[in-house]
Amino acid sequence: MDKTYNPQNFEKRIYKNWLDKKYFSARVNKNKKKFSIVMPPPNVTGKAHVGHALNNTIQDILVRYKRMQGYEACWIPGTDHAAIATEAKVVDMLKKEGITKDDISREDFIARGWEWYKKYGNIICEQFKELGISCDWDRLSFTMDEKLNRAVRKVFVDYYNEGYIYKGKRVVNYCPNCRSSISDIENEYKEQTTKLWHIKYPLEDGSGGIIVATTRPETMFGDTAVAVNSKDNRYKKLVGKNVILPIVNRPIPIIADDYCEMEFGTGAVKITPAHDVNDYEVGLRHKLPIITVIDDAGKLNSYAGKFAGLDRIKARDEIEKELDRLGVLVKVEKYKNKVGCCQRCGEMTEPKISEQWFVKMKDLAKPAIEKVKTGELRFVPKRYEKQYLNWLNNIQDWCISRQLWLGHRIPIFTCQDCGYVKASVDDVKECDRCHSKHIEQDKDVLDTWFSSALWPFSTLGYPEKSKDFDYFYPTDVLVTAYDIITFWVVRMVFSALHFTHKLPFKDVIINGMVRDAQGRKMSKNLGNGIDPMEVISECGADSLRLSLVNGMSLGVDCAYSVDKARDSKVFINKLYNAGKFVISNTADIKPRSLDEFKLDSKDKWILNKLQNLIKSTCKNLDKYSIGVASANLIDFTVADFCDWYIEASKLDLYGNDEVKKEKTQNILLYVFTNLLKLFHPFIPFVTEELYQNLSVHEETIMRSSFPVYDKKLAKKNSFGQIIEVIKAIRTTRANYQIPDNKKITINILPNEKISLIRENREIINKLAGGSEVKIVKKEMEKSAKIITKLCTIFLPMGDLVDEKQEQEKLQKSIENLKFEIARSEKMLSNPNFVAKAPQKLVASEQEKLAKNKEFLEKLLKENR
RNA sequence: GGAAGUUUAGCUCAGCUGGGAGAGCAUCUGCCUUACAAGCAGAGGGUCAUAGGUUCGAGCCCUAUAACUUCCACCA
Repeated sequence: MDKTYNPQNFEKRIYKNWLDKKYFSARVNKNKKKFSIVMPPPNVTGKAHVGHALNNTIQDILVRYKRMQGYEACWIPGTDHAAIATEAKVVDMLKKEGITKDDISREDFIARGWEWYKKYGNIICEQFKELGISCDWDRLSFTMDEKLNRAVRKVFVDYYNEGYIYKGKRVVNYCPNCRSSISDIENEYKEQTTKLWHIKYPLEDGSGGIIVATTRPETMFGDTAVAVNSKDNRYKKLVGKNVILPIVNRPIPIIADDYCEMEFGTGAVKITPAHDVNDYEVGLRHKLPIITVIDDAGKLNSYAGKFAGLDRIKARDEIEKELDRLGVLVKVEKYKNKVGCCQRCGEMTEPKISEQWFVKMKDLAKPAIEKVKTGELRFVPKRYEKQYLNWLNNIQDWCISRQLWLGHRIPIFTCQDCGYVKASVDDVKECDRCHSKHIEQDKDVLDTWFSSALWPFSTLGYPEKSKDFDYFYPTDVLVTAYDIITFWVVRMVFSALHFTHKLPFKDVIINGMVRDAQGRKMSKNLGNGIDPMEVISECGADSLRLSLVNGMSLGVDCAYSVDKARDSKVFINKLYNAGKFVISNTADIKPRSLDEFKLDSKDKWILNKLQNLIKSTCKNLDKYSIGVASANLIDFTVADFCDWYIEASKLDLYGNDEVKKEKTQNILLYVFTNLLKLFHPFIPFVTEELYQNLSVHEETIMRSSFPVYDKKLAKKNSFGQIIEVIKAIRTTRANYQIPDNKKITINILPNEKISLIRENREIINKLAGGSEVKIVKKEMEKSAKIITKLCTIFLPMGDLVDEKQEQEKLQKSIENLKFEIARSEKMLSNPNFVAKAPQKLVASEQEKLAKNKEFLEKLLKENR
């Protein structure tokens, strides 16, 4: 074995072995309970970021834990086609060849898309493998797989035939860069400093004019009215009159509509139904004409006259100049507002009236709301329920069509001869009604989330009936970040309830976002992203995993830097070395049952600690408190096992008593084997590596059984008092500035439990830096004196002994004790406390009081 | 505008149904002791954001305030 922990030397080898042996594969097994998870599919176009690493580590911990507990654990990996993102990449790729989307046929473009998927689609999976995750790669799914395509089509057709899907004219967000509509949640509002233009629209009758305030002068060519509030006295008499739209010189009416707020701007607003959602509503109410002035590329069209062909944003300056020249520009103010932008590309989106496909949401939302209210669907942490419910309670119909080429093409077929429309899973070649062969499929594709919404059941074979589906569905937990609760979780829930009549999962676990060391979002612009692959090559996958998960609480963002992985690596090195110690000292043993040995106090002590650890680890993992579980494991390893048990065990191991030696070897092996198993879900590689080097082990740790709490081995023990004695001696030595390499005589005057001290005499000597431990019968002069509940210790100091310091120390202890006693007495004399506080607490308080009193008695005797 | 979260040691964060403030890193001191110097031992460091309230008892529960973060809505 290497002298230090070198993950590079074994991680790849171990993962390959796990894959070769098919340890990750899950099959229907009626004799076992199942545990199933679907992986949130990353975009095929992407590379792994730290957020993926965290999310997948959490899932892997749960899956490995359950697998070791004997569940048939199935974790289904997969990737998402991410239509808009991939399409953009393919467009870029073509651009480099000097080709635009207009130069190429749809079929050729899609072929290019597949080239892209084949070339880059596997990168992220390969990266995930380096993390050590134990998903069943044979079940790898892609949202564009033929199997999933059929699920998508089937769902679409059913929704359509049941009346949930309709085509409608609506104002949707449209991205001129991606040249596609996007859904409301893909439209992100970003604050911008722009201008507020005050423009005078002259009255048709020449009697003055009305000033409107707008942030979008370029849409004025599409204005079909000016609105004022009906209660606004300033404008009451103008309602019904016409104004002349400047530049175009078209008359438009002044209307009264309470959408217009009196306080804002001038109290008068121009109405452009084609380019604003609210204006569209106003337009409907007043039956206004709709004039579209911005085309699909975001350029002004012929309605803009001489401005036609200009980009809508760039046209602003020109329009401003023209308005100024005409003398209708009243003023221009600086103005801060929020502008909708495309989530994918950042381009300012345009509200656009167009025909799109929608899913009617109201009825679908109802059961999804119910399941949370009844507690059948649980969020961890619970507060994310609110985000989920809030969204569903205010649900709008879901715009599912995208004007793209990559993705699932909408399976609507229209007969070009008779106009018959049909939704169909299979391509339609002939019209059912008129048998015409002139059939055209809808040009649009579906929103990416439409297919992701089916993920928990489409990956298990839906709509085909299969044993896999029956056994593994519904899944048990979903682990995801809070930013896609509305995009994804909500849609999976209502889709699953509608099509499978079951919840897709019981628990939704929300992990926080990983931020940079300063707590900022990681982004390309800031260049503060951390590449998990670099962390792995520097510190190892286990270090990355542990650093992400240790101390983590669910749903809370964490500030992350590579230093955390380095810290974890330091710890794992510690574990590795403890392993080396155990392995080298137990290489030759034949393990026997612990019942066969006479255990001493330190053995019982460590076994008790281990049993408590097993219990708490299971408890914490069962309630998804992964961060607490790992912190407890680390504490036990460093403090209990390494600092105390290993150090204390050396006397037995290096001594001459063969019986004792064999006993201690067995304890070491037992404790360490269990520790490795407890740690395995968190740090799978190093635990496997160490496990394989143990003298006794199974084929793989990942298929070994998880430790089970054993009450017999959990009995309490008083070795802790010996630890207190050793610590007290060490502290006194440090106060007297005795260097660690100077050995001194330790004199002990026992108070009670002489046998406990006798048994641990050598341990005290070794761990407290003694030359020898003498058990004395009376007080000693010229010594530093340490009084503990178990005994009084005298460290010979000769003339170095500082009487004043000794006296102060004693006084301090007495005062502390008196304070403690007063506190206990105050509590216990309070009838409310005795009556209301838990019985256990009262009892322990009484016990504590008695002990403290006894101890004080002793100290006071000293204080002559 | 509506909602949620955070505020604990210099830094990053734990802290269970309310029952004596914790860890890691950093700092200081002493040690190369045969698993580990990526180490060991010891020490210092906190009005638990502020102000009230409930309680025998509050870091934890309630109310208000402040700062930061996020989500939803989007007034031109």
